[in-house]
Amino acid sequence: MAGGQRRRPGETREKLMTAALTLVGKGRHFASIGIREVTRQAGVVPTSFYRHFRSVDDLGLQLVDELGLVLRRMMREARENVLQADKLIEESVGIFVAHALANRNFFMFMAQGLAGESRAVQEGIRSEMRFFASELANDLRRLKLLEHLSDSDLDMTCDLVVRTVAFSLTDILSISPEDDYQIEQVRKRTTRFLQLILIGAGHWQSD
Amino acid sequence: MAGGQRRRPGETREKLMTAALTLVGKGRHFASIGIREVTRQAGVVPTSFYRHFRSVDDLGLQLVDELGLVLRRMMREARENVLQADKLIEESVGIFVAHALANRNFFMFMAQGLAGESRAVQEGIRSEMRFFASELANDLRRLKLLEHLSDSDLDMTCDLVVRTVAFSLTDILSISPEDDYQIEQVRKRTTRFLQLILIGAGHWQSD
DNA sequence: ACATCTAGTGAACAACTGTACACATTGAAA
DNA sequence: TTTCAATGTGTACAGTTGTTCACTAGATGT
Repeated sequence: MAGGQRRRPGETREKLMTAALTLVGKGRHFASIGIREVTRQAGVVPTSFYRHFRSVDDLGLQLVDELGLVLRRMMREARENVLQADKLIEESVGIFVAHALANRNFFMFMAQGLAGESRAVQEGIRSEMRFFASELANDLRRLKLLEHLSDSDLDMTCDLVVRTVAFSLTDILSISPEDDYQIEQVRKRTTRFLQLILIGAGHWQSD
Repeated sequence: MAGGQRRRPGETREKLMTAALTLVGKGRHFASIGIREVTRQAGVVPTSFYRHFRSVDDLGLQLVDELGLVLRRMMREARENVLQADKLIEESVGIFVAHALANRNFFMFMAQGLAGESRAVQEGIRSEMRFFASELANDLRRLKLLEHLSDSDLDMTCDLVVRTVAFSLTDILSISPEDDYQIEQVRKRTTRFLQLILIGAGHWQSD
């Protein structure tokens, strides 16, 4: 009974990536996941793995690429829904929290990868964050906000904002997704963090 | 030739913990380290492990306790050297960076543990950070800084400061310890982050 | 129609893993 | 001095791991 029946192209590849994310979502750390474990979770024979990835690290790298897409979707939604400047922070944080809950496994992978084992994955996630920060700087310029800041100071501010939000990720992911109260607490606190930062940016270099 | 010659009590225990940290320092992620690997690195037979720890997670928990000591040492040094308020941020960040470099492996373990596999280790590190933040709040009160802030707002600010510094950790640890230039860059950027935050705190609720 | 390529299968293997057990040595308590 | 708990060692074993190999069903290009 050997031999594979052809399905949709790339189907197994997707199954393997989803399987890895599922394991991460179950609490496993990506660095401790092995090939056999992923294929078992995906319902595929171990050998199949090598048809799509050279190693688990390779799979991780491709997950980072998909993570980039998730982040871009989130960014787009934020831009569509946050038109005027007031309530900007609250709405953005809300969208972020919603996406973090909806793509829990992806964001868990991201949080793990920041201090992960694979240097390449680490750098990939870092790079996504830099991109995110620079897009944020563009948006603020477009909205005519913080106009008194130099480019470099604006970049610094956006970097800090992104880091703060990323750290909140670990808060969100460490609590049960059904615990609405605690989620709400994190949402409020993150909002206050960002407000504090933007107030600081508003007075930066002007005193 | 079986049988153990008694050495200093707790010597093997220390050797095992140091071995785990060494592996982490070499780039391995704590979640992917096994018992045999630790004992091999420590130059000890695998069975010895069980004399001191129930599992690798257990070892992790005890590492968190030691991490607490490292953090307290750092805090004490900061309090001794930072007497007056001006230059407070720069000196504190300097001390932090120095300690991060001197105890690289410990801080790597910390950065990993924040999004690690063991819930207990995660919570332990989080708890250390909370403690650190509350001590920082005490110090600021003692120095008569940010006196216009309510207790809860001061806590929030200190939380944000600690998070920001913790995130800088991943920056420091991702660059080679000999790359003085890049270390200096991180030091400067972290300082600016904290200055921005404290400016924000200074104007919080007052406009 | 035919050859080729892609993506699947199962069996095999050596290396490594966690853990259990019986035993040895020692410092301190009795 | 005898006893004993603590801490070390060596051997053993069953289960898991990553990876190679030979094989095949179906899609694709000519």
